[in-house]
Amino acid sequence: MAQRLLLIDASSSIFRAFYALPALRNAAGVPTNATLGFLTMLQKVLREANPDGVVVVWDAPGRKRRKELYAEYKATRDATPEDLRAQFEWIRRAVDAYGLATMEYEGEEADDVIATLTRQAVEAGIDVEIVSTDKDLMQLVSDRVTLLDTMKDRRIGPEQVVERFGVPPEQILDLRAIVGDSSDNIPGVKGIGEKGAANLMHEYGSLDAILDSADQVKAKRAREALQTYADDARLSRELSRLREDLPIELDSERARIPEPDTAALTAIFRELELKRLLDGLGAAATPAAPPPADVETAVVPDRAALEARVALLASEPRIGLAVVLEPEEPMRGKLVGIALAGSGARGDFVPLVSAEPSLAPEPTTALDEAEALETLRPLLERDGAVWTGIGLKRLAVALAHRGVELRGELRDVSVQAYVLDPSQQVQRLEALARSYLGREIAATEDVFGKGAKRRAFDSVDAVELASHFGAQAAVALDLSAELDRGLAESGQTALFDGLELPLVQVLARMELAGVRIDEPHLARLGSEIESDLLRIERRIYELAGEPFKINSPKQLQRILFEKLALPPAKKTKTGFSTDESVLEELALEHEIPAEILAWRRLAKLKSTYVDALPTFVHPETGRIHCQFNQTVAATGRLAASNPNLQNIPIRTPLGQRIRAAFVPAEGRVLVSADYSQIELRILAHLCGDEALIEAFLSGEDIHVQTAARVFDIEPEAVSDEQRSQIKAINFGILYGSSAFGIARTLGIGQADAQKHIDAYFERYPRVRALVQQSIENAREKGYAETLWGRRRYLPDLQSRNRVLRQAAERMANNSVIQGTAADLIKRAMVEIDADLRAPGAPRARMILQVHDELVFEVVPEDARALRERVAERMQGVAELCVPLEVHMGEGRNWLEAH
DNA sequence: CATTCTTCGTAC
DNA sequence: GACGTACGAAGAATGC
Repeated sequence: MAQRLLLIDASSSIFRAFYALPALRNAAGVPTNATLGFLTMLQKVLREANPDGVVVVWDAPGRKRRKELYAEYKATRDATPEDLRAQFEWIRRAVDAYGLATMEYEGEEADDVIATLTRQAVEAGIDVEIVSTDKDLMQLVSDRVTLLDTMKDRRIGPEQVVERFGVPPEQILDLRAIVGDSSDNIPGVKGIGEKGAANLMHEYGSLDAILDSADQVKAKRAREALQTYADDARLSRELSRLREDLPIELDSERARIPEPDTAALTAIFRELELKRLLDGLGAAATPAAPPPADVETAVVPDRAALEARVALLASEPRIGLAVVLEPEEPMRGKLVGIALAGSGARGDFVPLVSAEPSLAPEPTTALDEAEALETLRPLLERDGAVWTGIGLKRLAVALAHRGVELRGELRDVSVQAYVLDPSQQVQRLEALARSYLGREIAATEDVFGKGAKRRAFDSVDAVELASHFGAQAAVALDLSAELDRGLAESGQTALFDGLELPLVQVLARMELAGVRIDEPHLARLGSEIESDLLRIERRIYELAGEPFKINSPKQLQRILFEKLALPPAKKTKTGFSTDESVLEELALEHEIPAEILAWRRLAKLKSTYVDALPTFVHPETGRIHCQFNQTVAATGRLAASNPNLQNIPIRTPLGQRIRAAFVPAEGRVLVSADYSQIELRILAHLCGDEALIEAFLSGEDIHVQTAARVFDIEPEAVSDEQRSQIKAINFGILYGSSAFGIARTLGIGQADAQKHIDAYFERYPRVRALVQQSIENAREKGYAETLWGRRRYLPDLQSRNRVLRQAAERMANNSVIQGTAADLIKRAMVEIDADLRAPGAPRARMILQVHDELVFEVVPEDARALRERVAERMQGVAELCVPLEVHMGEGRNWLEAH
């Protein structure tokens, strides 16, 4: 196995650290940001890259060779800031205290030393990693030499060079001769940039060839530029060329990683007050042993081995799975690999995409995806299989997208844990393993990083993936068994096995199906809104007397409350609010608030929907595949994301035009089915109030009916105002509103609101009783509970803090009703899905769920059959003491169908 | 420069 | 302090 040498370009790294960090100083005023940044990077790279040797390379003080070639070299550079210069000495001292080998060479820059050492190392069969962002160093990249961008945590190999510059490393020098470098003041060929230079390199292969045939270049501007600046190009090449022949010697013995002089480092860190580095010393002195690997993991090396595993696993009653997708979106991600675990604390990882050969001690090659999936197919599609793992829906969708069905039970540990306690963090396996098994396992985030620093899974070696995800699959197996016991203990087996478990498959199929949008329609809408926005914007600037960011609450506050001196109505944490209600109020005094409201509404719809939706269209299917999350909403509802298709506008005319952009596939129609007033019906059922039940049985508008009773008039006599007042109370009860809240939504006085509420409860006494009883019930048990036994724990019901307690009381009420509604529609979804898969079923797909609504895509001839079946199922999921009414629509878009 | 927080607004 | 459940865009603040 080849040894690896790490070469650190000290200046480049120090400069970057200096500009990346804020200006830190110790108490004595010594600047420390570059020191902290550089040393942190150094520790990290030593820890993670784990090389066999390291050399820190410095620019030599009298570096002048390039200056002699070209007097203007680096002439445009600003002088090094004083705060930075002050830190170089400290950094050198620290590097020495670490005991690291350093090198520099009189008259030359660090680049040339690095180039020379690299050549020598490669000749000795040693792999090299260079920590630097200097583009000139890209010419050194090869199979054995990579650059490491520690800020972005990216490794640059030959492939990445081609990605970035369009040419392989061997051609970088010539390319840069043409492009030049403004920061080093290397001229290049003026008028030709990266794109143009890459094209020329492709066509001619080298700078000399390009210059030789400069007069044949087709593009006129490039041809003339080349003819004019041929000498500049040759000069630039010499300036960018790295010397590989300096009379220095790589001393591998000296480069070996030494023991740091902890005492010296402590002194330096104390002096500079670098607390984190100081703390780190203790840990570094006694390197933390890796967590005990209680799971044996392995990479499945070839198809034969995979076949053997498949044969063994076929007899397992339950199999643990872990999927590795890059990126993680189920429909978009590359399938990097799948981990499988049967009994016996063992996880096997099937690599399907091979990583860049880099850190891997022994680079492994991936299996052919199609072949491996065919080998796995009999296992994956086995009837009656029981799978477990975390995020199994993602795997099911990714496999289905590749033509493989993950058949059987998807006993996802997140979903199990969610049923046990939906307020808990259930998306992280390590959290679940800790709370339910008392076992510590590595967090994916800790192993691979997160955000911009995350290592892409497809760049990680299979051995490392195996050890992490193999363990995940194996741990999930134990965890699911434990969670099964928990579910049985809490009497929730029926809720899980009968509802949430089959729902995973249903949601997977919906995600796979996706929904089509009319992109040209949205594009037209977009330009229409754009011109309206510009018009309103001009008007706003005119009224404000200056342009400003309308979207910025801070700037808007300044305009409204300072410049225009309008009266602020309410405060937020950071200043005065500019929300809708405030602007409505201010609109009475000034013209600008109404314009801002209009602008905001348009801008919101444009950015969130019109502009965003097309970016989600899948390149292969041409449809939008959102994700339905089963484990985030505390009440039991589903939640949609990427994009959220559960908050598509519908109220305003413009919103409706957005909704109309949702269309069926060619030759199909959309059918929408929604429960009418489901939550109020559940309320009526739960409290058993005769009058309310009666109102629903009449089949008339529920708000009119209740208003008639509250105001003691005939339904025909109920005014629009009365209806909306009672409607607000109806909803207020579901949400636990007080008189204050209802007064605010209705824009009436609090006393008036209270009168209406009193009258309402007078007429519907059992509604009031239910509110009290739900709270009482939840307080006794510790959780609110739905009709199906779904729980939500509400410890704050015991709180001595009134605000917290009352909030928990509102949650107790709302969760019972909202959660029961969620139970109902989920049950309907499971049944309808089964119906649609049966032979002879209507040719239809369920594609969306929006809390009380289901949307289907169906061939027109089967629409009627579908509507009948769906209505029957939705109505029949529960026998409440009020009928469950379903409103059904059909159309060429979602607006028409709804 | 990247991540997190805040404010606002869309749905049911 | 006051109306429940979500997701997400954009700007501001913060942190490495």
